[in-house]
Amino acid sequence: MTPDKDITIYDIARHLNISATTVSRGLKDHPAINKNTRKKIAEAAKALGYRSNTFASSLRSRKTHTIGVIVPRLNSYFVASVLAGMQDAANREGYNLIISHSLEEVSNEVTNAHTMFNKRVDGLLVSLAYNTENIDHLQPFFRKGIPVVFFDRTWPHPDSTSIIIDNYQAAYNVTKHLIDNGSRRIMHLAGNLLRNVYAERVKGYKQALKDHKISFEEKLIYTSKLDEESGTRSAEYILKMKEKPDAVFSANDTAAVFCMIRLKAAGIRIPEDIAFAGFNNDPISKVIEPNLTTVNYSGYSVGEAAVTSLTNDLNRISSIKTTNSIVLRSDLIIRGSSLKNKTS
Amino acid sequence: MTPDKDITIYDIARHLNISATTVSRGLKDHPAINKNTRKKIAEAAKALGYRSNTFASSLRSRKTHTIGVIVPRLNSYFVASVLAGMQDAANREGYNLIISHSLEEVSNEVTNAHTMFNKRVDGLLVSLAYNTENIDHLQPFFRKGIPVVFFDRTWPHPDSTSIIIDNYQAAYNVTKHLIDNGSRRIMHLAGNLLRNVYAERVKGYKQALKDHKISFEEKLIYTSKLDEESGTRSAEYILKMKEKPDAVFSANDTAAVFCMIRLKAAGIRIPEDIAFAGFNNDPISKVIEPNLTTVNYSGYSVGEAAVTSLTNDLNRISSIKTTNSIVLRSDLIIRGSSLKNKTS
DNA sequence: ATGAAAGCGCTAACAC
DNA sequence: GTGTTAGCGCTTTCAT
Repeated sequence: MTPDKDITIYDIARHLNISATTVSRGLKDHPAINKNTRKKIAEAAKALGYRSNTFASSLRSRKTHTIGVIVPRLNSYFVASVLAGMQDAANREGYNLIISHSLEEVSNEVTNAHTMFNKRVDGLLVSLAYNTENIDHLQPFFRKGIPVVFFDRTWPHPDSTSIIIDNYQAAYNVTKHLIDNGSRRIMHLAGNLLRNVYAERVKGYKQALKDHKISFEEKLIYTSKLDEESGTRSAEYILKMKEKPDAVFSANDTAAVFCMIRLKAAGIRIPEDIAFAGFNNDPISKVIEPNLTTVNYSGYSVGEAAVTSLTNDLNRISSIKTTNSIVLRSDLIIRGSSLKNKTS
Repeated sequence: MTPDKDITIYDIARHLNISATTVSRGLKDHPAINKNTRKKIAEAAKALGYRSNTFASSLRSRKTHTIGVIVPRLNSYFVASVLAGMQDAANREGYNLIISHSLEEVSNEVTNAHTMFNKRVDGLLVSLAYNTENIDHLQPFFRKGIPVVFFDRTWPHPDSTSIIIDNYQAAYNVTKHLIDNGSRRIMHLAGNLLRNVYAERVKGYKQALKDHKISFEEKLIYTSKLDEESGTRSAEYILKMKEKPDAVFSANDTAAVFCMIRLKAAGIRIPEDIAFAGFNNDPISKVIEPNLTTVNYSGYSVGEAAVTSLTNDLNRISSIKTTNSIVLRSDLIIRGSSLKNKTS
């Protein structure tokens, strides 16, 4: 005996001898419904095994209760943490997530944005691809007043909020830490400077040098995609240098770790010859020897903040147009890779 | 000048002086539509900026084109790869994904399953939580004929297909490899034996021992959640043993790596004193020293296979009721952690 | 506090 | 090959 037919509000209405309208209202705590009727409706709904039909509801109310998410890649620990935070927050707020990835390639990002638009998401959460140079593909959203929130890899826009950490300050702190531990010739593994996160990290790095009267050298910046291969290549770049750096500050942990592996294979001692620091507190930073000094910040919190900031806007609790950015906490985690003076 | 009003098939119909039905059919390549009309419809749709309203469509056709996914955790490299594969395949097939995670806890899995059911997903993809003991919470799907496909952490069910690798054979190969490289007293770090993946790995391990006339010892099995902390604790268990193992085969890389780290800190040499092998080919396996011997299999392919197997069922191309399981390829990757004889 | 009626945009059934 | 009609289940006026 399978209860094949789906229960609708009409079934409940008939069952209770009231109108469908009242059922609809009772089900969503409409103020003008008698407490008693509401209770009866809830009971009947449960007894009959009612499930609301979101399509009918979306069709009528013109709300999809769906949030689109575009991330640069799925297979990174940081992004996974962000998605976990988003998922939980979205669930709490009664929203669905549609997740897509650009594979760090702007052309995919454009396609994804179109898809999201056609799926009529109520709002969009975006972290930009490595090579995105403008946000024309997001214009349809802005034009239609669909809220967009950037996280991590952001783009300034008056109608949009960004969820970030203070990358400048964090990078400053890392660099200062390396200097304080005896390094003077500090290399920086940078990402694409179009991306705020990498640009800010370079700025913090430069400012720290300046504040410690160390002159900046262009050849101490190695720009790459910061993936495994780039890490290895950066090491080979270093090995070829006449005047080698005495420290490396990498804009992410992956590049730092694979740079370290290659350098260690070449007989370089870490941190004695070259100290190291990374960014992100990826699990690999606790596995590499020596353990990698890095910047920790919670992807989970970033994800939560992005969703709540969006849903607050949708629910008219607060507008993303008035909030420029939400800055989350980050911490320098000091580990063996940066401690030249082992007695400290 | 914002084109505020949404374009519907009626607008196209009026524009072309044909009926909405024809437009509807033309838009989805219905066989009985003149090639010419179809072309005109497509052009008009584009010119007017038409986007189909999926809710109206879902409401009418009773299909959501949405697939529910329940994974044990989001923040693992393997799962991230699976999701990437699912995302791409789903996109190709014109389906959306709703992703949720159980955090390895059956109670969350139950809630997630309910949510998915209420969202009326067309199908469900599940990898079970660590402690799931039955699949009662999936009964509503089976009862309603909504296809369910298990991947990785599966459960036998006549109406469902499983996407797996041959865990038994892979574990057998790992164990044999360790034996071939001179180990006789091989410890196994196991997961919950309720989960097929871990049960099969134990079986393969035992069979390999048997085939090499090594008697199995209960105390050489250490069962845990296989997370970082468990890895560390397993090392402490080993350090307390009177007769220590000369090899460890861990059912995942995380436990293997953190076990290695702890043992190394205690002065144990790897692989000389204790050889190591893991499972999954997680990025950390290439970072730990010595690099970890492990079993590689493509999460991306698992994800793709799960989605296509589901959509093939939905599109009546092939039924998941007739396919019991799809077994994907896996490979033993031999690295330094298992090579006692360095000359090899 | 509750109800009647209309319609969101689409598709299926049935004509022609 | 194309059109007519009806209705999916819900929410939203506008009454009462």
